[in-house]
Amino acid sequence: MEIEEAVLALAALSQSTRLEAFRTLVRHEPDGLAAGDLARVLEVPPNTLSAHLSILTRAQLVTSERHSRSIIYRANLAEFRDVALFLLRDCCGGRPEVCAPVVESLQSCCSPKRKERTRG
Amino acid sequence: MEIEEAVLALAALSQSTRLEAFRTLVRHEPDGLAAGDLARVLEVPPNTLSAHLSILTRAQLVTSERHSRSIIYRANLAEFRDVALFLLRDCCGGRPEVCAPVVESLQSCCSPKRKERTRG
DNA sequence: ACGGTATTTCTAGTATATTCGAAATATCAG
DNA sequence: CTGATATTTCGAATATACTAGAAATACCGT
Repeated sequence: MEIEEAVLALAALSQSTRLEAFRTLVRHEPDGLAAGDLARVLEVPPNTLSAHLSILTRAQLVTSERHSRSIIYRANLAEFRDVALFLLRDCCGGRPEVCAPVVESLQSCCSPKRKERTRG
Repeated sequence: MEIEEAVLALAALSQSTRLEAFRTLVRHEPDGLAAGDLARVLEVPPNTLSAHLSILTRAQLVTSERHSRSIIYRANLAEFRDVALFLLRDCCGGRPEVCAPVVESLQSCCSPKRKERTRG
């Protein structure tokens, strides 16, 4: 991950409508959500949302696929994960103990079901 | 963490000079770096950097403390961690298995030494 | 082809961000 | 107090972002 790519992704997420849009799409994984439905959920005009979705798309944080008359948008979790790792690795590199609380918090929020997960 | 706070932090990090500034400060933890030294490292005029540092400060991502004639800036890793968790928890909430790769990657980057460091 | 639905592109007004020279503020040494 | 250093604030130019009405494009059923 280049810094340019990270800046693009962070800029895409640093606007409230877009951050809400991305978060909503994450919650709708893996089905995705049509542009119009997302506009209704977020209560913004469809063309305004379209501009925001185009910015999220350029940042590779969402993907889209036409499905009949609708265009279904989905969160690109792999890209999102890469951005998170890009940011967090700076902390880890300089101060390994800094990331430990993040790992701990993520473990408690990520493994609420105690599922057999290769190495819990 | 409210979404307003997250947007403020993401906006602060979504500009290349500021992202580089923050990353540089993270690498200089826990000593911090004087504003002028940081300006020299980043090769930007001191007053330009000052404007950026003020935005990072408003987002609570850095702290500053006067030390004689210099003002020492430090990364606020707790705030940064909270922003990371705010973002990642959306993934985890909707799809717990999404965060697993992040946790794994962080573990391999954060725990390379297995040091007994009780309080870092 | 035609009408209806879904979404995007065009366009423009308004707001916010970025940059940096110049001036102001704060600190220290003599 | 004066001079030197470190940083911030002011002010103004330039650039980019946000918003949404209107028009255009794409798709579907008949």
